[in-house]
Amino acid sequence: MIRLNKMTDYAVVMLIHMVGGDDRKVTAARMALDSGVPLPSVSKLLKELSKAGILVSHRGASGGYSLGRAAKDISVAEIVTALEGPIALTACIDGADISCGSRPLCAMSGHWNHVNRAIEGALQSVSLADMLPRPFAFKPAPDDLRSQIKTGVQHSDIKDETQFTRAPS
Amino acid sequence: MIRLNKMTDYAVVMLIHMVGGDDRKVTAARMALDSGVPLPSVSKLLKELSKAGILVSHRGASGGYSLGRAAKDISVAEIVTALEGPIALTACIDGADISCGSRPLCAMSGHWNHVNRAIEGALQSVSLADMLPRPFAFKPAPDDLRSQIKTGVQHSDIKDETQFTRAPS
DNA sequence: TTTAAACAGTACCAATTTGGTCCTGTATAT
DNA sequence: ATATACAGGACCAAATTGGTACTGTTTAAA
Repeated sequence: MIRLNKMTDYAVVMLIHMVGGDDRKVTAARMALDSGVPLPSVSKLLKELSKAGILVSHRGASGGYSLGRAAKDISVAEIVTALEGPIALTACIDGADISCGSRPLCAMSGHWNHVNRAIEGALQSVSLADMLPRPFAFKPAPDDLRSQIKTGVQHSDIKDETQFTRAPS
Repeated sequence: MIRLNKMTDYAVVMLIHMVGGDDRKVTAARMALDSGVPLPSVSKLLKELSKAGILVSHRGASGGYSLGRAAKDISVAEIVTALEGPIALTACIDGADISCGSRPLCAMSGHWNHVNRAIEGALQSVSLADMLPRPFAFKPAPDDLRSQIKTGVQHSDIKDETQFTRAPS
């Protein structure tokens, strides 16, 4: 199982929650309640996503975060890159900052690149919009929208049953 | 950085070492010396790879492992699957054995599948043969071959400089 | 028919990584 | 002014991973 971090899972779930309103603004606290993701992680993720330009942050009272652009213009590759760094499977990569210590053995430098590029292409070909549930039931006005989303999840619940499980490797 | 396990890195390095002779047989100990991978990990990996049918094991004295088939018929996808389980990024997958606990939120079930299939395709399109260093300098008779490969690496060395480094995420 | 080489399997430990917590600082709408 | 909400960083605990150790089984070869 090639694993994405749970954080990346979270991020996609959260981003999906933000799609719908055009300049829908959501606070970290609100997002934690809506998505069931623990607040500290939500904060951390929203920060990172806005630093990457995927989200726009609004500071101060009645601030929050909103999507930086249309969902169809946000690729999964971009989300992954923002949270996990460049998409690559090993360090034997052109331009990797740490060169492979096992030079004479690790002679396939450049070959993982082929794999990496293929994977990056795969991730780039899927946009956030492509990942929306269809039929997309979350479309109505922002306020109706909110009421349709599960709320009131306690952080303590997350560990037991609300977490996003992952198949064992 | 989407990370493959170090184990998978190792496996590819090791498999590359096995290409060349047609029914070249290598013991775990020999492989550890040749590849610089710690012996216990080598053993573990060779076992797994043979269980997956990628290698064939020969028990008893003068036993060892050899490639189960031609390098061009071994895909990276297969290697990864053998060592890390099915290629998938989250558990929200058709047929995943653990269903996603966050049903109403994790409504994009089936969408990661698109990503996953794309990635699997990418990995499937690259064979072990594609990853051989080119020019492939390891071609001569098995014995010459052996002498070209770094030997005598101590396990204690591995940690310091011979390990396969990986770019930080 | 021994014997030693080499794989098979399993339990276990240590170190890294990851997910999550906490706290202090800064901007800003009201 | 002030409460709200983001920014950033230090830090801790749990899960994963990589590596160790040991016992058992198979088999070529002396």
